[in-house]
Amino acid sequence: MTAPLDDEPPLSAADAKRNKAAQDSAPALKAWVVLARAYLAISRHVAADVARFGLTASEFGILEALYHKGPLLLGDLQKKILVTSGGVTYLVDRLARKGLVTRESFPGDKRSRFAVLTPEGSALIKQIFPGHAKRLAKVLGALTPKEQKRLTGMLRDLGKGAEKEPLPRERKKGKTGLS
Amino acid sequence: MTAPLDDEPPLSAADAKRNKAAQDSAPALKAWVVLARAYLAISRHVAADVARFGLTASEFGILEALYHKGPLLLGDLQKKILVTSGGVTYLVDRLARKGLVTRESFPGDKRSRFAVLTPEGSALIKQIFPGHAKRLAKVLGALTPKEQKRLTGMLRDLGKGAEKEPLPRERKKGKTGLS
DNA sequence: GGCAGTCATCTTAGTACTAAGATAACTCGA
DNA sequence: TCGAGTTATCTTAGTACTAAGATGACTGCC
Repeated sequence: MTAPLDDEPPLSAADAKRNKAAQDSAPALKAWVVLARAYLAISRHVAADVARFGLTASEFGILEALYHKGPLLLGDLQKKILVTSGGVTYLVDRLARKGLVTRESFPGDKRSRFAVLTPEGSALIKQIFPGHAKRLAKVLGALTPKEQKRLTGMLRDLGKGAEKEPLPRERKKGKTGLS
Repeated sequence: MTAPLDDEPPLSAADAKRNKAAQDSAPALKAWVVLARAYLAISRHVAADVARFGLTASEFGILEALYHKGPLLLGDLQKKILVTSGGVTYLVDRLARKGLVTRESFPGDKRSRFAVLTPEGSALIKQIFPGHAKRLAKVLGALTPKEQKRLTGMLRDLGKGAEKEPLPRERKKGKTGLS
């Protein structure tokens, strides 16, 4: 392995995480660049894959979430796929027009509504999902499953940290940053 | 009915790496989900950051590429930021209208054109870049610089693999997959 | 009970792209 | 040198969203 030059000033590792200004921003910059490239490259495959069934990647994301989690409130769906509230309305409208999901009222709160898979939607996602998963495994095949798991752990931390960090403008007290 | 169906038949673990069809797609699926979430969360910060200067993230990406690499042919720029050819035309048009880049002819080939930073563009990116880098370091602060470097390595492999993999539809012989 | 504040969703208008194809320029073999 | 094929960019039409605000519903304090 012969780890290449990877030197850090030997400062107390205890507060390496909590250092105030993250002096050395070069690793973060590089990480962001390659993260964006990887995302764009993979998302292209995902889009092309689900397009065969007349779906966009976001629509597929909704079906997938409902398939794995069951009915979800629109707000929860929004947090899950990280779009704006208008985006959820738009996407659920489209899926409803295709007959794949419906909206159902939430007994405790008349403002809220569930998104629910119709039988057609359920059948479709069940049909699509296995092939999609296989294709994804192939696209991510440059890493072994073990490496993929390590990657997942790091990305999870990264994503959570980024979601926690307040957005620069208008950072009043909103938690999500989505309007 | 918690814990949805997530089971796989237990098969010989010996050829887990080189199995022809990537049986165990669960790690890839999870990796993709958290990768997408992390990307979206971070890109929101990037977009908000550069929006203060009237730029979109893609526009900033072009300025950044030209800043670090010098003049680039539009096609190379396209590969760098992973948009379609029409997208590059659109983005360079916008930056040109803002006076930040210009197009210059490429002596050896009349079809090709360079994108070049104007003095204004150069001044702007020089002004923006340090603060942007610092902000990015903060947004990615959940990982230490060392972890970020490891992440970069894995994502680089991942992205290259994904870019190499042919897109499902219309996979004639195009290498890039961008039209 | 009533009102101020907040919240979940929807609406409207706008934008940043993409897909598909057009156009002009280049390459190369016969 | 011609023409068939390829390539780099641009054009046109369409779409998947976002931003900002509207609307109706809930909450809690008085």
